[in-house]
Amino acid sequence: MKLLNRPFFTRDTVTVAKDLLGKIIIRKYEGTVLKGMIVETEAYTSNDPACHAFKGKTNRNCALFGEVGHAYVYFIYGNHYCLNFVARTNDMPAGGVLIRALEPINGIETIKKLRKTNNIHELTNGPGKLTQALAIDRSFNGIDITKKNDLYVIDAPLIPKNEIGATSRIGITNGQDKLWRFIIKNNPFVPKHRA
DNA sequence: CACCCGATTATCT
DNA sequence: GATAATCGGGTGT
Repeated sequence: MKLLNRPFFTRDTVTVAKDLLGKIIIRKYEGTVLKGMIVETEAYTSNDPACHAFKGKTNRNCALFGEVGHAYVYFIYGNHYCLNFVARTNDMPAGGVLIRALEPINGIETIKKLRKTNNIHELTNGPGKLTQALAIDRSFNGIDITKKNDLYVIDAPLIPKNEIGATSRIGITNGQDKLWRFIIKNNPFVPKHRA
């Protein structure tokens, strides 16, 4: 198995968001290996008003301006963490891909305990849910995910273009014209609203 | 230092 | 389907 490398993330943010579909996230947690396939993503770039980095670099979003292939984890709505991967071409100052949903593959019993539910479709079908399912918190902000640490991503075949759906992003007020949310069509773990 | 509001989720009807 | 919960970053006094 091959890890996603630095060049993979050194490309157009929107392209990386599409290509991340179908890839496998590995999380080593207290001796067990949790695995999930990425089934839903969103792209955010620094010239996009919906992006945290749009108004410039701050202490909170500095990971988005750092080296590509690192994680950007932030806290929102008082309750939830969201996981992003930094990705952009060299001429862009900042950009990243929000991971919105996974299909659970390994360690499902552990994930059920972390999520406090047995409903398989409720485990990782939202950005705040999947961070809870993988026990990801602020301490993961800025870590390198191209190395075999507690969190990394391994390669998998590209999803064919005709199996990828593009829609407007969710939960934002600016930039709704851009179709930068990507899903794997017909995957039962993609939330069905706005399919 | 106070105030405002968000890339959401759980729960109850 | 609607609504409350809940924390900290960002902005401005």
